[in-house]
Amino acid sequence: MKQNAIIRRAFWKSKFLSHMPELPEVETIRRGLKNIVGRKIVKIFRSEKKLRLEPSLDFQALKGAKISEIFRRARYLIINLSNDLSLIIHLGMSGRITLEQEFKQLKHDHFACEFNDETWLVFNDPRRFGFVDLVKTKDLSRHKMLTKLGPEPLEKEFNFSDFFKKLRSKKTNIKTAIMDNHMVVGVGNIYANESLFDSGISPLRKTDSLTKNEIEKLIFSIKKIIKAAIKSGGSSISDYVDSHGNFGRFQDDFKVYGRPGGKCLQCKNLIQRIVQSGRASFFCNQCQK
DNA sequence: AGACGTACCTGACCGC
DNA sequence: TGCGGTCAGGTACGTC
Repeated sequence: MKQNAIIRRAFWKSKFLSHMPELPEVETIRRGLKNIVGRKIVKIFRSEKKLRLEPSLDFQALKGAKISEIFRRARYLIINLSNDLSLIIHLGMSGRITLEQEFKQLKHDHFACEFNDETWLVFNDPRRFGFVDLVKTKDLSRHKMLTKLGPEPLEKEFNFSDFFKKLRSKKTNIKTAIMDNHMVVGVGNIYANESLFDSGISPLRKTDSLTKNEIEKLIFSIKKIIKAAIKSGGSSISDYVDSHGNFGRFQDDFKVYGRPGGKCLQCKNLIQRIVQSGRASFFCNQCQK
C-alpha cells in the first residue's frame, strides 16, 4: 500500500530523526524483529549505491534461507540463517530497519528482502555510514567489525576491576575513553554526555585521575542511562510496524546533550559546549568536577 | 603503539 | 526563494 510509504516518510520526519541509532535503538529493533524468526527469504533487493562495506558473499545466497536467530552485539544486528550464513547489519548514523506489508522503494532504501508471508524487511540509510554484510556463520567471530569489541555495557563483563585497569592504562580524557569501543561498546556521544552528567564527572578529566568511587559511579550511570533509554525507546519500531505511531522518546530525557547555553536542571548554571576528539561535549561545570 | 585527526555521507538549518 | 556554508556523529584508517 502506498500509505505505508507515506507513514514511513512521516515517521522519519518526526523528531525521532534526531535520535541516533545507538545501542538502545538497535536493541529495540532486535526486539521488534523477533517475530521474523522462522520466515523464509524469497526475494532480495539491493540498490546500486555503495554502503560502508561491500558484502563478503553474494546476497542471492539468501534465497530460500530461513531466519533462525536474531541477536545484537554492540550496535551490530546479527541474523543467523538456516543455511549456515549470517547477515550483519549496522545502522551507521542514519540507518533504519522496518517491516513492511509491501516494498515500494523509497529514496535511500539500499537493501530489502521479502519473506514467504509476503512481508518485507527494509534497510534505509540516507548517509550510508551503515552496511549489510553476509558471511558464513562460522566466520562471524572473525569478522573485522566484531573482533575488537569491548564488553557489553549491561553485561557483567563491564565491571569495576576490568574497567579500572583499562582506565589506568589510558592517557586520554574520560569522555573520549567511554566512547571507545575497546573500553565498552554502545556508548555513543549522547550516552557518553548523559552518563558523565549523571555521575558528576567532567568530560575533561584524564582517565587515570578518576578515583575508585568515581569509576563505580560512572559504571553505574552508564548502565542506568542505557537501561532507561532501552525502556523509553522500546516503542519505536514495533509500534511503527503496527502503525500506532509511537516514537522513541528518550530524547525528552536529555539533561545536557544538545542543550548548550541552557540551564542545568540541577543548579541553574549554564550548560557548556566544548569539542573533544572532534565531537561535541555538553556538561555543567558546577555539577561535574 | 597509542593518540589524534580525517574521510565517508546527506539532510537540516542558518544567514544573506 | 534559493543558495552556500556548517554541523551532526560511528567507525576505520592514516599519520605522527
